[in-house]
Amino acid sequence: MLTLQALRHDRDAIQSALAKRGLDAAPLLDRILDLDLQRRTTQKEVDDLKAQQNAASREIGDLFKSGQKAEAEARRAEVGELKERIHELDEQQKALIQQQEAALLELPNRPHDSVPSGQSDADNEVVDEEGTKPELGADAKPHWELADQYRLIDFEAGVKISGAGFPVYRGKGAKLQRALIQFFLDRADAAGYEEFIPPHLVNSDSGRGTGQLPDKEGQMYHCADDDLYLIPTAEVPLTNLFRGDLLKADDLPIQLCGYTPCFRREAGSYGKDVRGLNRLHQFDKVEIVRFEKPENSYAALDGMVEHVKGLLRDLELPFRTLRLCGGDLGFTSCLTYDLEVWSAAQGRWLEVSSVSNFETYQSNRLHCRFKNGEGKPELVHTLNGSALALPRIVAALLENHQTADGIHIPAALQRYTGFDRIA
RNA sequence: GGAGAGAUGGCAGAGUGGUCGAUUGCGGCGGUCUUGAAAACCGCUGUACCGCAAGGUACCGGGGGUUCGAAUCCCUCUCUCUCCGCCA
Repeated sequence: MLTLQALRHDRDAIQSALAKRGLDAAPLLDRILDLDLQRRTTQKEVDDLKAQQNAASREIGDLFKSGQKAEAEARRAEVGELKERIHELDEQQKALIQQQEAALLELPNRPHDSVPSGQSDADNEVVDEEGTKPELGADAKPHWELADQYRLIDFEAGVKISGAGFPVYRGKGAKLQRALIQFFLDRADAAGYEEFIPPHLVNSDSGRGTGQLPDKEGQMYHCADDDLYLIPTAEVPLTNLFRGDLLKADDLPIQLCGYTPCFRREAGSYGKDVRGLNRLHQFDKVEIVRFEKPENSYAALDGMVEHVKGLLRDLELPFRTLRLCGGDLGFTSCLTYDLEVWSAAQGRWLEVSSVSNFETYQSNRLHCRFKNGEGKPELVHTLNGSALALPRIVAALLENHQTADGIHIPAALQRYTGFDRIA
Protein backbone atom coordinates (compact mmCIF):
# COMPACT_ATOMS: atom_id res chain seq x y z
CA MET A 1 0.00 0.00 0.00
CA LEU A 2 0.97 3.60 -0.42
CA THR A 3 2.63 5.26 2.53
CA LEU A 4 0.83 7.88 4.58
CA GLN A 5 3.82 10.16 4.18
CA ALA A 6 3.42 10.04 0.40
CA LEU A 7 -0.29 10.78 0.69
CA ARG A 8 0.31 13.75 2.94
CA HIS A 9 3.03 15.29 0.82
CA ASP A 10 1.79 14.37 -2.64
CA ARG A 11 -1.96 14.11 -2.42
CA ASP A 12 -2.76 15.99 -5.62
CA ALA A 13 -0.09 14.32 -7.73
CA ILE A 14 -1.27 10.92 -6.51
CA GLN A 15 -4.85 11.75 -7.32
CA SER A 16 -4.03 12.70 -10.89
CA ALA A 17 -1.77 9.67 -11.32
CA LEU A 18 -4.58 7.41 -10.13
CA ALA A 19 -6.94 9.08 -12.61
CA LYS A 20 -4.97 7.22 -15.30
CA ARG A 21 -6.48 4.06 -13.90
CA GLY A 22 -9.90 5.54 -14.47
CA LEU A 23 -10.22 5.95 -10.73
CA ASP A 24 -11.57 9.03 -9.01
CA ALA A 25 -9.55 8.68 -5.84
CA ALA A 26 -10.53 12.03 -4.35
CA PRO A 27 -13.15 10.71 -1.90
CA LEU A 28 -10.88 7.95 -0.68
CA LEU A 29 -7.90 10.27 -0.34
CA ASP A 30 -9.96 12.80 1.56
CA ARG A 31 -11.22 10.10 3.85
CA ILE A 32 -7.74 8.77 4.58
CA LEU A 33 -6.30 12.21 5.26
CA ASP A 34 -9.27 13.10 7.42
CA LEU A 35 -8.83 9.91 9.45
CA ASP A 36 -5.16 10.75 9.71
CA LEU A 37 -5.93 14.15 11.17
CA GLN A 38 -8.37 12.66 13.66
CA ARG A 39 -5.85 10.05 14.65
CA ARG A 40 -3.13 12.61 15.26
CA THR A 41 -5.44 14.77 17.34
CA THR A 42 -6.49 11.78 19.42
CA GLN A 43 -2.94 10.64 19.84
CA LYS A 44 -1.79 14.03 21.07
CA GLU A 45 -4.51 13.98 23.70
CA VAL A 46 -3.92 10.42 24.83
CA ASP A 47 -0.14 10.90 24.90
CA ASP A 48 -0.50 13.89 27.18
CA LEU A 49 -2.78 11.97 29.54
CA LYS A 50 -0.37 9.04 29.62
CA ALA A 51 2.45 11.43 30.43
CA GLN A 52 0.40 12.65 33.40
CA GLN A 53 -0.29 9.09 34.49
CA ASN A 54 3.36 8.12 34.23
CA ALA A 55 4.41 11.12 36.29
CA ALA A 56 1.78 10.34 38.93
CA SER A 57 2.87 6.71 39.12
CA ARG A 58 6.45 7.73 39.78
CA GLU A 59 5.32 10.08 42.53
CA ILE A 60 3.13 7.44 44.12
CA GLY A 61 6.05 5.06 44.13
CA ASP A 62 8.21 7.66 45.86
CA LEU A 63 5.49 8.44 48.40
CA PHE A 64 5.15 4.76 49.31
CA LYS A 65 8.88 4.44 49.69
CA SER A 66 9.08 7.41 51.99
CA GLY A 67 6.16 6.06 54.02
CA GLN A 68 3.63 8.77 53.15
CA LYS A 69 0.79 6.28 52.81
CA ALA A 70 -2.15 8.67 53.07
CA GLU A 71 -0.79 10.98 50.42
CA ALA A 72 -0.11 8.01 48.14
CA GLU A 73 -3.65 6.67 48.50
CA ALA A 74 -5.07 10.05 47.54
CA ARG A 75 -3.02 10.17 44.38
CA ARG A 76 -4.10 6.67 43.49
CA ALA A 77 -7.73 7.75 43.31
CA GLU A 78 -6.81 10.55 40.93
CA VAL A 79 -5.09 8.22 38.55
CA GLY A 80 -8.21 6.05 38.39
CA GLU A 81 -10.09 8.76 36.50
CA LEU A 82 -7.19 9.29 34.14
CA LYS A 83 -7.12 5.62 33.31
CA GLU A 84 -10.73 5.56 32.29
CA ARG A 85 -10.31 8.44 29.89
CA ILE A 86 -7.11 6.96 28.49
CA HIS A 87 -8.79 3.63 27.84
CA GLU A 88 -11.60 5.35 26.01
CA LEU A 89 -9.24 7.35 23.81
CA ASP A 90 -7.08 4.31 23.13
CA GLU A 91 -10.09 2.47 21.80
CA GLN A 92 -11.00 5.46 19.68
CA GLN A 93 -7.54 5.63 18.23
CA LYS A 94 -7.45 1.92 17.53
CA ALA A 95 -10.69 2.21 15.58
CA LEU A 96 -9.33 5.14 13.60
CA ILE A 97 -6.17 3.26 12.69
CA GLN A 98 -8.21 0.26 11.63
CA GLN A 99 -10.41 2.36 9.38
CA GLN A 100 -7.39 4.05 7.92
CA GLU A 101 -5.66 0.73 7.20
CA ALA A 102 -8.76 -0.56 5.49
CA ALA A 103 -9.01 2.57 3.37
CA LEU A 104 -5.34 2.37 2.45
CA LEU A 105 -5.80 -1.22 1.30
CA GLU A 106 -8.46 -0.04 -1.13
CA LEU A 107 -6.04 2.33 -2.79
CA PRO A 108 -4.07 0.88 -5.70
CA ASN A 109 -0.48 1.81 -6.47
CA ARG A 110 0.35 5.13 -8.07
CA PRO A 111 1.11 4.61 -11.77
CA HIS A 112 4.50 5.73 -13.02
CA ASP A 113 4.68 8.94 -15.07
CA SER A 114 5.25 6.96 -18.25
CA VAL A 115 2.03 4.95 -17.84
CA PRO A 116 -0.53 5.99 -20.47
CA SER A 117 -4.08 6.47 -19.28
CA GLY A 118 -6.61 4.09 -20.70
CA GLN A 119 -9.58 1.88 -19.99
CA SER A 120 -8.53 -1.63 -20.97
CA ASP A 121 -5.94 -3.77 -22.71
CA ALA A 122 -6.98 -2.09 -25.96
CA ASP A 123 -5.24 1.07 -24.72
CA ASN A 124 -1.92 -0.54 -23.89
CA GLU A 125 1.05 0.99 -25.66
CA VAL A 126 3.04 -1.22 -28.01
CA VAL A 127 6.64 -0.39 -27.21
CA ASP A 128 8.28 -2.65 -29.75
CA GLU A 129 7.77 -5.73 -31.85
CA GLU A 130 10.40 -8.22 -32.88
CA GLY A 131 10.75 -11.36 -34.97
CA THR A 132 8.87 -12.54 -38.01
CA LYS A 133 5.45 -14.08 -37.88
CA PRO A 134 5.64 -17.41 -39.71
CA GLU A 135 3.64 -17.95 -42.89
CA LEU A 136 1.65 -21.09 -42.23
CA GLY A 137 -0.48 -22.90 -44.74
CA ALA A 138 -4.23 -23.10 -44.54
CA ASP A 139 -3.92 -26.45 -42.82
CA ALA A 140 -2.09 -24.94 -39.83
CA LYS A 141 -3.45 -26.30 -36.58
CA PRO A 142 -3.98 -24.69 -33.18
CA HIS A 143 -1.85 -26.10 -30.39
CA TRP A 144 -4.61 -28.19 -28.83
CA GLU A 145 -4.93 -30.15 -32.01
CA LEU A 146 -1.15 -30.52 -32.33
CA ALA A 147 -0.89 -31.60 -28.70
CA ASP A 148 -3.44 -34.28 -29.39
CA GLN A 149 -1.95 -35.37 -32.71
CA TYR A 150 1.55 -35.85 -31.27
CA ARG A 151 0.24 -37.16 -27.94
CA LEU A 152 1.91 -34.39 -25.91
CA ILE A 153 -0.91 -33.26 -23.66
CA ASP A 154 -3.98 -35.16 -22.50
CA PHE A 155 -6.59 -32.60 -21.56
CA GLU A 156 -9.32 -35.18 -21.05
CA ALA A 157 -7.29 -37.20 -18.59
CA GLY A 158 -6.78 -34.01 -16.63
CA VAL A 159 -10.52 -33.42 -16.57
CA LYS A 160 -11.05 -36.92 -15.25
CA ILE A 161 -8.56 -36.78 -12.43
CA SER A 162 -8.94 -33.10 -11.47
CA GLY A 163 -11.13 -31.02 -13.73
CA ALA A 164 -10.85 -28.58 -16.61
CA GLY A 165 -7.68 -26.52 -16.60
CA PHE A 166 -5.46 -29.27 -15.24
CA PRO A 167 -3.64 -30.68 -18.26
CA VAL A 168 -1.69 -33.93 -18.20
CA TYR A 169 1.63 -33.71 -20.04
CA ARG A 170 3.04 -36.93 -21.44
CA GLY A 171 5.99 -38.23 -23.43
CA LYS A 172 7.74 -35.48 -25.37
CA GLY A 173 5.15 -33.06 -24.03
CA ALA A 174 6.37 -33.75 -20.49
CA LYS A 175 10.01 -33.60 -21.57
CA LEU A 176 9.37 -30.27 -23.26
CA GLN A 177 8.03 -28.86 -19.98
CA ARG A 178 11.06 -30.02 -18.08
CA ALA A 179 13.42 -28.74 -20.79
CA LEU A 180 11.86 -25.29 -20.74
CA ILE A 181 12.05 -25.07 -16.96
CA GLN A 182 15.70 -26.06 -16.98
CA PHE A 183 16.47 -23.66 -19.83
CA PHE A 184 14.80 -20.75 -18.04
CA LEU A 185 16.51 -21.53 -14.75
CA ASP A 186 19.94 -21.78 -16.38
CA ARG A 187 19.43 -18.44 -18.06
CA ALA A 188 18.27 -16.82 -14.83
CA ASP A 189 21.28 -18.25 -13.04
CA ALA A 190 23.59 -16.88 -15.73
CA ALA A 191 21.98 -13.48 -15.25
CA GLY A 192 22.79 -13.54 -11.54
CA TYR A 193 19.50 -14.70 -10.04
CA GLU A 194 19.93 -17.13 -7.15
CA GLU A 195 17.64 -20.12 -7.41
CA PHE A 196 15.15 -20.94 -4.66
CA ILE A 197 12.68 -23.77 -4.24
CA PRO A 198 10.04 -22.26 -1.98
CA PRO A 199 6.95 -23.77 -0.38
CA HIS A 200 3.94 -24.02 -2.66
CA LEU A 201 1.53 -23.32 0.17
CA VAL A 202 1.74 -20.06 2.04
CA ASN A 203 0.05 -18.51 5.05
CA SER A 204 -2.22 -15.49 4.94
CA ASP A 205 0.50 -13.11 6.16
CA SER A 206 2.41 -13.91 2.99
CA GLY A 207 -0.69 -13.37 0.88
CA ARG A 208 -1.12 -9.96 2.43
CA GLY A 209 2.56 -9.12 2.07
CA THR A 210 2.55 -9.24 -1.69
CA GLY A 211 -1.00 -7.93 -2.06
CA GLN A 212 -2.97 -11.03 -3.09
CA LEU A 213 -4.95 -10.59 0.10
CA PRO A 214 -7.40 -9.13 0.63
CA ASP A 215 -7.62 -7.90 -2.96
CA LYS A 216 -7.67 -11.24 -4.82
CA GLU A 217 -8.91 -13.56 -2.14
CA GLY A 218 -11.16 -15.51 -4.52
CA GLN A 219 -8.39 -16.15 -7.04
CA MET A 220 -6.35 -18.41 -4.79
CA TYR A 221 -7.05 -21.97 -3.76
CA HIS A 222 -7.45 -22.08 0.00
CA CYS A 223 -6.90 -25.07 2.29
CA ALA A 224 -9.39 -24.17 4.96
CA ASP A 225 -8.36 -26.76 7.54
CA ASP A 226 -4.86 -25.36 7.79
CA ASP A 227 -5.56 -21.83 6.55
CA LEU A 228 -2.96 -22.09 3.81
CA TYR A 229 -3.13 -20.83 0.24
CA LEU A 230 -1.76 -22.51 -2.87
CA ILE A 231 0.58 -20.04 -4.49
CA PRO A 232 -0.75 -18.32 -7.62
CA THR A 233 2.85 -17.40 -8.51
CA ALA A 234 6.34 -17.85 -7.04
CA GLU A 235 6.30 -14.11 -6.49
CA VAL A 236 4.43 -14.72 -3.24
CA PRO A 237 6.89 -17.00 -1.42
CA LEU A 238 9.99 -15.45 -3.00
CA THR A 239 9.11 -11.87 -2.13
CA ASN A 240 7.97 -12.86 1.35
CA LEU A 241 11.40 -14.35 2.06
CA PHE A 242 12.35 -10.86 3.17
CA ARG A 243 9.13 -9.88 4.92
CA GLY A 244 9.89 -7.91 8.07
CA ASP A 245 13.61 -7.73 7.34
CA LEU A 246 15.96 -4.81 7.70
CA LEU A 247 18.59 -5.23 4.99
CA LYS A 248 22.05 -3.75 4.74
CA ALA A 249 22.70 -1.43 1.82
CA ASP A 250 25.38 -3.88 0.67
CA ASP A 251 22.81 -6.67 0.46
CA LEU A 252 21.16 -4.89 -2.48
CA PRO A 253 20.37 -5.68 -5.14
CA ILE A 254 18.93 -9.06 -4.23
CA GLN A 255 18.11 -11.19 -7.25
CA LEU A 256 16.13 -14.39 -6.87
CA CYS A 257 14.53 -16.85 -9.18
CA GLY A 258 12.50 -19.95 -8.73
CA TYR A 259 10.50 -22.52 -10.58
CA THR A 260 7.11 -23.41 -9.10
CA PRO A 261 3.79 -24.66 -10.26
CA CYS A 262 1.16 -21.92 -10.02
CA PHE A 263 -2.44 -22.43 -8.99
CA ARG A 264 -5.24 -20.09 -9.97
CA ARG A 265 -8.97 -20.51 -9.59
CA GLU A 266 -9.63 -18.24 -12.58
CA ALA A 267 -13.22 -17.74 -11.51
CA GLY A 268 -15.24 -16.17 -14.28
CA SER A 269 -13.03 -17.09 -17.23
CA TYR A 270 -14.72 -18.50 -20.31
CA GLY A 271 -14.75 -18.86 -24.09
CA LYS A 272 -11.76 -18.89 -26.40
CA ASP A 273 -9.49 -17.62 -23.62
CA VAL A 274 -9.62 -20.97 -21.86
CA ARG A 275 -9.18 -23.19 -24.90
CA GLY A 276 -6.20 -25.56 -24.74
CA LEU A 277 -3.29 -24.05 -22.84
CA ASN A 278 -4.50 -20.47 -22.96
CA ARG A 279 -5.73 -20.33 -19.38
CA LEU A 280 -5.20 -23.01 -16.75
CA HIS A 281 -5.76 -23.71 -13.08
CA GLN A 282 -2.29 -25.19 -12.74
CA PHE A 283 0.72 -24.22 -14.77
CA ASP A 284 4.49 -23.98 -14.46
CA LYS A 285 6.48 -20.79 -14.31
CA VAL A 286 9.97 -19.55 -13.60
CA GLU A 287 9.82 -16.23 -11.80
CA ILE A 288 12.52 -13.62 -11.27
CA VAL A 289 12.37 -11.23 -8.32
CA ARG A 290 14.53 -8.28 -7.38
CA PHE A 291 14.93 -6.08 -4.32
CA GLU A 292 16.51 -2.79 -5.29
CA LYS A 293 17.53 0.58 -3.97
CA PRO A 294 14.95 3.11 -5.17
CA GLU A 295 17.39 4.90 -7.48
CA ASN A 296 18.14 1.66 -9.33
CA SER A 297 14.73 0.12 -9.67
CA TYR A 298 13.79 1.38 -13.11
CA ALA A 299 17.12 0.41 -14.62
CA ALA A 300 16.55 -3.00 -13.04
CA LEU A 301 13.10 -3.17 -14.61
CA ASP A 302 14.60 -2.53 -18.06
CA GLY A 303 17.18 -5.22 -17.40
CA MET A 304 14.48 -7.73 -16.53
CA VAL A 305 12.57 -6.95 -19.71
CA GLU A 306 15.77 -7.45 -21.71
CA HIS A 307 16.33 -10.78 -19.97
CA VAL A 308 12.88 -11.99 -20.99
CA LYS A 309 13.36 -10.78 -24.56
CA GLY A 310 16.58 -12.79 -24.75
CA LEU A 311 14.66 -15.93 -23.85
CA LEU A 312 12.03 -15.31 -26.51
CA ARG A 313 14.66 -14.62 -29.16
CA ASP A 314 16.34 -17.94 -28.38
CA LEU A 315 13.02 -19.70 -28.61
CA GLU A 316 12.65 -18.14 -32.08
CA LEU A 317 9.26 -16.70 -31.26
CA PRO A 318 7.95 -13.39 -32.61
CA PHE A 319 7.00 -11.14 -29.71
CA ARG A 320 6.01 -7.64 -28.78
CA THR A 321 6.39 -5.54 -25.68
CA LEU A 322 3.51 -3.57 -24.19
CA ARG A 323 3.51 -0.84 -21.64
CA LEU A 324 0.29 -1.38 -19.73
CA CYS A 325 -2.12 1.52 -19.57
CA GLY A 326 -3.61 2.70 -16.28
CA GLY A 327 -6.78 0.70 -16.73
CA ASP A 328 -4.97 -2.58 -17.32
CA LEU A 329 -2.22 -2.06 -14.77
CA GLY A 330 -2.23 -4.42 -11.81
CA PHE A 331 -3.49 -3.08 -8.48
CA THR A 332 -0.06 -3.16 -6.85
CA SER A 333 2.12 -2.10 -9.78
CA CYS A 334 3.62 1.26 -10.74
CA LEU A 335 4.76 0.20 -14.16
CA THR A 336 4.30 -3.10 -15.97
CA TYR A 337 5.59 -4.38 -19.27
CA ASP A 338 3.78 -7.33 -20.74
CA LEU A 339 5.51 -9.53 -23.29
CA GLU A 340 3.30 -11.31 -25.76
CA VAL A 341 4.18 -13.98 -28.30
CA TRP A 342 2.43 -14.42 -31.59
CA SER A 343 0.19 -17.44 -31.76
CA ALA A 344 0.31 -18.25 -35.45
CA ALA A 345 -2.57 -20.64 -35.69
CA GLN A 346 -4.89 -18.73 -33.36
CA GLY A 347 -3.93 -15.45 -35.02
CA ARG A 348 -3.56 -13.60 -31.72
CA TRP A 349 -1.01 -12.40 -29.23
CA LEU A 350 -0.60 -14.43 -26.04
CA GLU A 351 0.72 -12.89 -22.83
CA VAL A 352 3.71 -14.89 -21.60
CA SER A 353 5.36 -12.50 -19.21
CA SER A 354 4.53 -9.58 -17.02
CA VAL A 355 7.41 -7.56 -15.59
CA SER A 356 6.60 -5.00 -12.91
CA ASN A 357 8.09 -2.46 -10.57
CA PHE A 358 6.08 -2.10 -7.38
CA GLU A 359 8.36 0.55 -5.90
CA THR A 360 7.48 0.61 -2.19
CA TYR A 361 3.89 -0.62 -2.49
CA GLN A 362 4.76 -4.20 -1.53
CA SER A 363 7.66 -3.39 0.77
CA ASN A 364 5.42 -1.11 2.82
CA ARG A 365 3.12 -4.04 3.51
CA LEU A 366 6.05 -6.41 3.88
CA HIS A 367 7.95 -4.02 6.16
CA CYS A 368 11.03 -4.76 4.13
CA ARG A 369 13.57 -1.97 4.48
CA PHE A 370 17.27 -1.32 4.07
CA LYS A 371 19.68 1.01 5.84
CA ASN A 372 20.35 3.83 3.40
CA GLY A 373 23.48 6.00 3.12
CA GLU A 374 22.52 7.96 6.22
CA GLY A 375 21.99 4.76 8.19
CA LYS A 376 18.24 5.34 8.23
CA PRO A 377 15.79 2.56 7.37
CA GLU A 378 14.12 3.11 4.03
CA LEU A 379 11.62 0.96 2.12
CA VAL A 380 13.18 -1.08 -0.69
CA HIS A 381 11.73 -1.31 -4.17
CA THR A 382 10.49 -4.74 -5.23
CA LEU A 383 10.18 -6.01 -8.78
CA ASN A 384 9.25 -9.26 -10.40
CA GLY A 385 8.67 -10.83 -13.74
CA SER A 386 7.81 -14.11 -15.36
CA ALA A 387 10.79 -15.63 -17.09
CA LEU A 388 8.77 -17.40 -18.25
CA ALA A 389 5.28 -18.89 -17.89
CA LEU A 390 5.20 -22.16 -19.78
CA PRO A 391 1.76 -22.94 -21.19
CA ARG A 392 1.47 -20.18 -23.76
CA ILE A 393 5.12 -20.57 -24.66
CA VAL A 394 4.38 -24.21 -25.43
CA ALA A 395 1.30 -23.18 -27.38
CA ALA A 396 3.32 -20.74 -29.47
CA LEU A 397 6.20 -23.19 -29.95
CA LEU A 398 3.86 -25.85 -31.25
CA GLU A 399 1.94 -23.51 -33.50
CA ASN A 400 4.78 -21.41 -34.87
CA HIS A 401 7.22 -24.24 -35.41
CA GLN A 402 4.84 -26.74 -36.98
CA THR A 403 5.99 -28.13 -40.33
CA ALA A 404 4.83 -30.86 -42.65
CA ASP A 405 7.16 -33.33 -40.96
CA GLY A 406 6.69 -32.38 -37.35
CA ILE A 407 7.40 -29.65 -34.84
CA HIS A 408 10.83 -28.09 -34.98
CA ILE A 409 12.57 -27.52 -31.62
CA PRO A 410 14.58 -24.25 -31.46
CA ALA A 411 18.35 -24.83 -31.46
CA ALA A 412 18.84 -23.30 -28.01
CA LEU A 413 16.39 -25.77 -26.51
CA GLN A 414 17.64 -28.95 -28.16
CA ARG A 415 20.34 -29.68 -25.60
CA TYR A 416 17.60 -29.62 -22.97
CA THR A 417 14.98 -31.68 -24.80
CA GLY A 418 17.41 -34.20 -26.25
CA PHE A 419 15.45 -34.16 -29.52
CA ASP A 420 15.21 -31.64 -32.33
CA ARG A 421 11.79 -32.51 -33.65
CA ILE A 422 8.46 -33.78 -32.47
CA ALA A 423 7.02 -36.07 -35.09
C1' G B 1 -0.99 -36.84 18.12
C1' G B 2 1.34 -36.79 23.70
C1' A B 3 4.90 -34.32 27.28
C1' G B 4 8.16 -30.37 28.39
C1' A B 5 10.98 -25.73 27.37
C1' G B 6 11.11 -21.16 25.13
C1' A B 7 9.93 -16.31 22.06
C1' U B 8 13.89 -9.66 24.47
C1' G B 9 17.24 -4.51 20.02
C1' G B 10 21.08 -5.99 13.14
C1' C B 11 22.79 -10.85 15.65
C1' A B 12 23.91 -13.48 20.32
C1' G B 13 22.27 -13.24 25.15
C1' A B 14 21.11 -10.98 30.56
C1' G B 15 17.16 -9.11 33.06
C1' U B 16 11.15 -12.05 37.69
C1' G B 17 6.79 -5.54 39.89
C1' G B 18 9.14 0.98 40.29
C1' U B 19 14.48 6.10 36.96
C1' C B 20 14.49 -0.67 32.17
C1' G B 21 14.08 1.38 26.03
C1' A B 22 16.31 -2.34 28.74
C1' U B 23 23.34 -5.08 31.44
C1' U B 24 26.90 -7.31 28.29
C1' G B 25 29.22 -9.36 23.88
C1' C B 26 29.44 -9.32 18.54
C1' G B 27 28.50 -6.37 14.40
C1' G B 28 28.22 -1.17 12.53
C1' C B 29 29.86 4.15 12.73
C1' G B 30 33.47 7.87 14.54
C1' G B 31 38.17 8.82 16.98
C1' U B 32 43.34 7.94 19.18
C1' C B 33 47.73 5.28 17.64
C1' U B 34 50.02 3.87 12.51
C1' U B 35 53.34 5.29 6.20
C1' G B 36 48.77 2.18 5.65
C1' A B 37 46.23 -1.80 7.88
C1' A B 38 45.51 -5.06 12.01
C1' A B 39 45.51 -5.12 17.29
C1' A B 40 44.56 -2.18 21.52
C1' C B 41 41.97 1.79 23.72
C1' C B 42 37.93 5.74 23.84
C1' G B 43 33.09 7.41 22.26
C1' C B 44 28.47 6.71 19.55
C1' U B 45 24.93 3.17 17.74
C1' G B 46 16.78 0.26 18.05
C1' U B 47 11.98 1.43 15.68
C1' A B 48 7.36 3.97 15.03
C1' C B 49 4.08 7.93 16.01
C1' C B 50 2.94 13.21 17.76
C1' G B 51 5.56 17.99 17.86
C1' C B 52 8.70 23.95 14.47
C1' A B 53 11.49 22.62 18.66
C1' A B 54 12.20 21.31 23.64
C1' G B 55 10.12 17.18 24.54
C1' G B 56 6.21 13.41 24.84
C1' U B 57 4.04 8.48 23.81
C1' A B 58 4.27 3.44 22.38
C1' C B 59 6.95 -1.06 21.37
C1' C B 60 10.75 -6.95 25.17
C1' G B 61 6.13 -12.98 19.78
C1' G B 62 0.21 -11.34 19.04
C1' G B 63 -4.23 -10.15 21.92
C1' G B 64 -6.56 -9.39 26.71
C1' G B 65 -6.22 -8.76 32.15
C1' U B 66 -4.26 -7.53 37.39
C1' U B 67 -1.72 -3.00 39.46
C1' C B 68 -0.83 3.83 41.13
C1' G B 69 3.17 1.30 38.19
C1' A B 70 4.43 -4.80 33.95
C1' A B 71 9.90 -7.21 29.77
C1' U B 72 8.85 -9.08 34.78
C1' C B 73 2.39 -11.56 37.57
C1' C B 74 -2.38 -13.91 35.33
C1' C B 75 -5.40 -15.60 30.90
C1' U B 76 -5.38 -16.67 25.78
C1' C B 77 -3.53 -17.28 20.80
C1' U B 78 0.47 -18.09 17.41
C1' C B 79 5.17 -19.82 16.45
C1' U B 80 9.97 -22.28 17.59
C1' C B 81 12.89 -26.01 20.03
C1' U B 82 13.63 -30.88 22.78
C1' C B 83 11.76 -35.81 23.87
C1' C B 84 8.06 -39.70 22.66
C1' G B 85 4.61 -41.70 18.96
C1' C B 86 3.39 -42.07 13.65
C1' C B 87 5.43 -41.73 8.78
C1' A B 88 7.95 -40.51 3.14
